[in-house]
Amino acid sequence: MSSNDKTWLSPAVRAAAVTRSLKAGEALFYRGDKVASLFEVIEGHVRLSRIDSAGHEVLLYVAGTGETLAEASLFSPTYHCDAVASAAATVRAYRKSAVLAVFDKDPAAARSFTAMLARQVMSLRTRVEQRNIRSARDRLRHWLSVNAGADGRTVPLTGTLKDVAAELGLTHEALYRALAALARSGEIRRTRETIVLLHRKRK
Amino acid sequence: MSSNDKTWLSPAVRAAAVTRSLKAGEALFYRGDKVASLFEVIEGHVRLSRIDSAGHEVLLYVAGTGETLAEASLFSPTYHCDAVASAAATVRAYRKSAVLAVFDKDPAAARSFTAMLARQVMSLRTRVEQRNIRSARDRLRHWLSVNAGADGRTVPLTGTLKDVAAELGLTHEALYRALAALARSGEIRRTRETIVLLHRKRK
DNA sequence: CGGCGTTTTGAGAGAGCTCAACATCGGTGG
DNA sequence: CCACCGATGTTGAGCTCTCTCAAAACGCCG
Repeated sequence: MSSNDKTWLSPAVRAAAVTRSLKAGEALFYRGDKVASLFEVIEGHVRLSRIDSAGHEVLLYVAGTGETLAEASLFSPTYHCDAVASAAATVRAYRKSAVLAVFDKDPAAARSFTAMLARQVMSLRTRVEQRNIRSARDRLRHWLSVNAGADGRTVPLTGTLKDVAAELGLTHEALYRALAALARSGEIRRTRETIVLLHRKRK
Repeated sequence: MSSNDKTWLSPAVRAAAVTRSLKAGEALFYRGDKVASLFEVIEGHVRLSRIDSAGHEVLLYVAGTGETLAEASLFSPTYHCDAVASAAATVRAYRKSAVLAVFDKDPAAARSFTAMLARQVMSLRTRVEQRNIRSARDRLRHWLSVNAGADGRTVPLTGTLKDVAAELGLTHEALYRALAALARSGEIRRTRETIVLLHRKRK
């Protein structure tokens, strides 16, 4: 989702921000809470998820160091998902009212924020498309293609494979098997922290 | 996805829009092209895709009737994917420069656009959540809950059930069976154009 | 009445999920 | 230094569920 471009956060708002530490499992906010702030992750990871009617956690996004979360909630009275620190984490809170005030006075900041949202929309659309793929192997292929780095072949592994499985909407077993199958067929090569696409065959 | 609120499109921009017909397989733009316009799909579907390093098409999104595409490209000098009509389609083109000019002069329009993007982000997250539900019955339940009307029980059927199946990412057979099962168990009641939730049991 | 698309129902097969066992890797404490 | 422990990574076996292929009833329109 890469919310890395934060030019929309003016120095004034940054100065007024409050830093907060979270223990593992501690919540930043819950779905339905009144929106007070949006957050930037300083250290650690924050899981954005919902609990579906079957009681299962549905992972929406994992915000890592340097990323922001709940930007979309700026225009909503309440949060639309839960935010929980998966491990000890530090976040900075920017007050909603302050951010909106800046947008009124600084068109460039507002425009930068809009651009960031537009990128998120694209990213989410891609994820919806990914979920349409039924086969675990093909879904993995799609993810690898979309997440390939600049060379179009190397995919960095940031978190654990279990996190990747959750992002892909697969059980971790299914992901392991799909990875093993692609590695066996020579389609990819795995190292500890990257996956390299070898795309040998052309059909 | 409901990009239906287009208050950010001022009458002036609307008036200057160009309607264009696409034949099946005809391209709207290619990756790397200079961004000239953003588009609204009037009829048909437009496939947004990229070609990966192995020469395979990676489908990013299929924009349907009423949806906009290339919003994010408003802030980019070039398009980042290909847009091709999968069948005959009609689109309306809004010139990038015109849209941006309006945003500069009319903060309310700009803000409206930003809010629309924020709503899209939330809506897309909901859809991702829906696709995470494996069971056809539970996915249908989720959809019914989300789409229930004001009374929280009545769901209007706008298109055909096949359309609903596509929206849910299920085969139409699976949807029919899930509907029949819920009706049999007394969880819903169906009429020609609505589905009523009876939510009898609490587990 | 005769197509054509939607709605239903049936049977079989494939694929991912569940449950289970085990390996691996850090980290922790004796 | 080593035993222990928890989480991640890996593989196996069976089961359930959806998909696929098929066929038929239904509704709409020319």
